[in-house]
Amino acid sequence: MLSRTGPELMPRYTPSRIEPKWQTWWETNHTFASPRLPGERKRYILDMFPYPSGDGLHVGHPEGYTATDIVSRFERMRGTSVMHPMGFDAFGLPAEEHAIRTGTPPAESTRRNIDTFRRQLKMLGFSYDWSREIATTDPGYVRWTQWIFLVLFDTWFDATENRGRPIAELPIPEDVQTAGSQAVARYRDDHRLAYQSEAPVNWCPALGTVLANEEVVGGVSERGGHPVVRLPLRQWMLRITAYADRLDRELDGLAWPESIKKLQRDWIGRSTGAEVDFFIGESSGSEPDEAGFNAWKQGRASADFPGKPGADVLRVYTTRPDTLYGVTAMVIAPEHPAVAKLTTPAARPAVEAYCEAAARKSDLDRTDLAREKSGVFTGSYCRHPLDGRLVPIWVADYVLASYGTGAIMSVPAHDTRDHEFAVAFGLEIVRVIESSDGGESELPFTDHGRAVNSASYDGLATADFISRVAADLESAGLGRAAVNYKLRDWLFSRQRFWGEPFPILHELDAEGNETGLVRGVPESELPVPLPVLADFKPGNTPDPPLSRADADWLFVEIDGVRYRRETNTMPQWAGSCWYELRFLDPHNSERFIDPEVERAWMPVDLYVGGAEHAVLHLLYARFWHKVLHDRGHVSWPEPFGRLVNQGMILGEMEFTGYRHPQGGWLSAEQTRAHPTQPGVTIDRESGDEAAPARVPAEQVEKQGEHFVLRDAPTIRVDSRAYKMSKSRGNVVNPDQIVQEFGADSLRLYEMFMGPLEATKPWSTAGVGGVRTFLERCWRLVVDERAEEPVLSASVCDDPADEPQLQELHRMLDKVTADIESLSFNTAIARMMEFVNFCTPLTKRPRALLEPFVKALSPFAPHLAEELWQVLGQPAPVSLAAWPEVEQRYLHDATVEIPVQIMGKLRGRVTVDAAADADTMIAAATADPRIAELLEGKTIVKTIAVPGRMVNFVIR
RNA sequence: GCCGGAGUGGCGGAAUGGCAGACGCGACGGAUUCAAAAUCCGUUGCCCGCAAGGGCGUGUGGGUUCAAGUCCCACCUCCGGCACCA
Repeated sequence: MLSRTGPELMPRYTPSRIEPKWQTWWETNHTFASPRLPGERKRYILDMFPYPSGDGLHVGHPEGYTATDIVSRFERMRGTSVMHPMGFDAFGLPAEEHAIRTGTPPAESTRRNIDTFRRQLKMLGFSYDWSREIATTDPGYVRWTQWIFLVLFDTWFDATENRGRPIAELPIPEDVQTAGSQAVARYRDDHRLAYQSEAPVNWCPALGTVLANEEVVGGVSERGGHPVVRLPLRQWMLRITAYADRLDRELDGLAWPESIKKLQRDWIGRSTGAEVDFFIGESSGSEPDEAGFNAWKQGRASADFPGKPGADVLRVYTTRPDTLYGVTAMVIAPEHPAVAKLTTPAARPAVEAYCEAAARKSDLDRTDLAREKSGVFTGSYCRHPLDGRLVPIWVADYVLASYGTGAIMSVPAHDTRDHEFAVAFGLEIVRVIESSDGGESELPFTDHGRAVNSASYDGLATADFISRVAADLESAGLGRAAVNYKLRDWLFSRQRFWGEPFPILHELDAEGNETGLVRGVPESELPVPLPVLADFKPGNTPDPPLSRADADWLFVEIDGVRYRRETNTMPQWAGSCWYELRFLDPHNSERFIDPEVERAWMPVDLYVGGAEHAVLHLLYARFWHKVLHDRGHVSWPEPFGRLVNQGMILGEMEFTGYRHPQGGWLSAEQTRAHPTQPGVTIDRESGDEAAPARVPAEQVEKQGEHFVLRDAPTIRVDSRAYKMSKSRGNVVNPDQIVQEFGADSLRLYEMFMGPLEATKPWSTAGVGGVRTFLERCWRLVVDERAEEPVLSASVCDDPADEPQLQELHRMLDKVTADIESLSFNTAIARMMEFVNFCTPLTKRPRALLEPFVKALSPFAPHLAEELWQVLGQPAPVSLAAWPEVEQRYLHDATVEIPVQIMGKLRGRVTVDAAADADTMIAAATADPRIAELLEGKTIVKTIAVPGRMVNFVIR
C-alpha cells in the first residue's frame, strides 16, 4: 500500500522531506538577510508581530504572514532591497495569569512560548531575516521603550506651533516663576506629554488592574468580561489628545483602507461648535438677579472671552449654537465642579444622593442598563446669555464630565437625548427649527432646517445661523468657536507585574514620604529591570505587585536624595508602539536606532495585520512616532505608509438543526435568538429552549433559498461558518495541517481561499485541492518512478513553441500584476491553468518550466527550490531573477468576439485583433446565423467596440 | 439606533459597463486496475428539448444604457464595529 508521506517514496512529492531541507539551507546560507542600508529601491514589508500565547500559532497568523512573504520574495527576485523582520509582542496579561496559576515566572513561560512560535514560523518557510528578531521583553528592547517614555516625559506640546518641544523650552509664566523652583517644577509636570493624574479610573477587581477606556467594553473588561468600577487613583497618563488634530488630519496622506481611516477618525471624534457662557452669579443663590446679569453682560462686551470660565458662569459646549433659543434647561455632569455651589439647601439631599449613586455606578450601569434618563434639579437657575430669561439647572449622568465642559445646554426640541430627558421630567420643549420645506416636522427634529422663535435670527438656514451666532457671541464676549475630541488622554499605567517598569523616581523627604516631585532614571542606568518577585498575584487593593519588591530595588539614592521607584508598569501596547523602528537596527546599544538607517528604510511600505488593531495599536504607534518626529529622532511623521487588513478565517461551514425540547426537529425559521441570553436559541412560539445539533453535510440538501433535512424536507437547518473557538471545537491547528499536507500547501491554500481582506471559511478539503496542484507541479518536472528525485524524461531542451510561449507569458503577466495588487487567489488560479496546459505535453521544454518554477517560488518556496535543483539550476531559486514578461506574446493575431442582437448573445466571429469597427460589423453580418436573424429586420443602430464586441439594435 | 463591509452554482470564489460562473472543492461519467487508492480524460447554473436550439438566471423592487453582477434610487438579509461625546 502506498502512503502519501512515506519517506521511502521520495520520487513522489514529499513535503516532510524537502521542506526542512530547504529551511536549513536558507538558514545556513543567510539567504534572507537584509542589508544594513538598502540599495536603489527598498521595500519595508512588515507583519503585525504576534503575542506568543501558550496555544501556539493558529491558522489566522499564516494568512497575513504568507501574503507579506510572497511580496517579500517577489521583490527580492526583482532586485529590490527587502526588509522583512519578525518578532514578538511578549509582555501581556495571559503570561502573568499563567504565572499566578502555576507559579512559573512569566519570563520563563514567555521564552517557551516564543520558542514554539519561532519553530512554527520557521516551519512555514517565511523569509524573515531572523537575525533581527526582537521580543518586547528583551532587556535591550525594554531599555529603549523606557527611553522613549523619558522622551515623552521630557516633551510638552506647543499648541501654537502644533508640535512637541523639549520641556526646557516651556515658557514659564511670571507668577509661577516668582513662586519658586517647586512651583516651576509642578508647572512643568502639568505640561509634560507623560503626566500623573488623580482622575477616576477603570479599576477591574477581577484582573487586579486599572484599564484604559479602550479596554473597557460596555462596562466590562475587554479581556475576560469582568466588571469594572470607577475609582480615583494616581495614574500615568499620556497626552495623546494634544496630537488629536494631527492624528486626524495626517491620515489623509496614508494608503490605508478608507474604512480604517474612518474608524480612527470616529475614535478621535473631532467636532466643531461653540462654547457659550451662561451667567450664574457670584454668590450661591438660586436665581441670579437681572441687574447682576446685565452688568456681567456689559463687562463681557468690552473684554475678551475668558480662556477659563470664571465662577460666575456655567460654560457649555454645543455643536448646534443655532438652537440657543430652544434651551429650556442646563444639565451638568454629577462630577461637575459647580454642583455643590449650584445646589440649593432644599435640593441638597437629593442632589448629593444622586451624585453619590452616579459615582458608584460602573459604566455598565450608566449605559446599558440605565437607558431611562435620570437626573435631579439643583434648585438653581442661570441666565440665558441672549434673552436673559431664567433657565433651570439640572444634574444628570447622561452628561459626561470628561467631554467638552461637562455641562450642556438642553434643547429638547432638537436633540434626542435632551428630548428624552425633558419628557421624563416634564421640562418645557420649544421648537426653534422647522424643516426647510416648511413642513411641520416631528420633534425631536435633529436635522438642519430654518430657524423659528429665534428673535432676529428667524428664517436663517442652520449653517448660516451657526456662523452668524458664533460671530455674534464672540463679539459680545459670550462665547467662542471651539473644537472638541472624543479621544481622551491615554491611561498608561497598569498594576501588573509583567510589563515594562517606568523609568521614574519619586523623591522622598527625610521621613520617607513622597514630596510629589518626580524625575526620570538617568539614561545611563536604563533599562530599569523588573524586580525578582516570589509572588505575582495582584492584591485586592490597587497597589502594584512591584511595590512588594525588595528595598534594594525599590529605593534609589542619587546625589544624596532618596527616591522610591515608580511601581506601576506600562501596558502591553507600549512595546508595539515603536517595534517597526527597532527591527531596522535591533542590536544598536548606543541609540534606539541609527538615524542613517532610519532615514533609509522608513516608512514601512506594506503593513499587514488584523483589523482588530484598527484603532488602538495603530493610533498609539502613530502618536509615539509623531512625538519622536517632533523631537528629531525620526525623519517621517507617520510610521506605516500602506496598511492592509487581512480578513478573518472562520471554521468549516456547519449545518445546524434544532431539537425541540419535547423531541423531534424544529425548523430553523420557527426559532429565534433568546432576547437576553446570547447564544441561546428558543422556540419562537413556546419560548422553550431549542437544542442546536450539528448535522452532517450529506444529510442536508438545498431547497430554494434554504437548506433542509434530506429525510424531512420541511425542517430547515441553519448553514454558516463560525469564528474558530476552543468552545466550539472548530479550531484548525497549523502543525497538523503541515504534517498532513505540507507547509507549501498550507501557504498556498490560505492564499487561494479568496481575497486577502475577506472573511472566509476554512475547508480542509480545499487544502487537499492545492496539494493536488503541487503534486501536479512536481510531476511536471520529476520522474516519479526513479528512486531519487531526477528529471522526468519528458523535460527537454527544445525551444518552446509559439502557443507555449504565449501561455507562459500570459501566466507570468497575470501573476506579476496580481502579486503587485495582492490578488494572490487569482495568481494561483492562473498558475493552475498553466499547469493544466503543460500536463498533457509529452515534451516539456525547460524554457517553459524554469520560468514557471520561478513564478511559483514566492508561493510554494520549498517545492520551487527542490524543482529548481532537479532542473539542474544553482540554488537558490528564491534569489533568482524574476522572469521578464515579453509583451509580444500577450496578444493574439485574431480575436473571437461576441455578436449580440438587442444585447443578447447570438453568435461569435473571429476577426483580426486590430480590426476596426466597420470590419467587425462586416464580419458579423457575414456570419450565416447572424445574417439569418437580421433577415427582414431594420437595423436601427450598430455598436462595435474594436477588439470587444458587436451589437445590433433592430426593429 | 448609527457607521462600515458583503449578498453570484451544492461550497470557496472569478469577471477595465461589453461572452456571468475563470480556478479550486464536491458530484457524476470514462480510461487505467484482478480490485481499490492514486493518476489521466471528460461532464457539471436552472428549466424545456432526442437534437439543433430556446427560455430564465448575480438578495428584492425600480431606473440609466445599444449593453448592468458592475452605475443610480428605494428596500431586505447577514457579518463586523461603535454606542448617551452634546
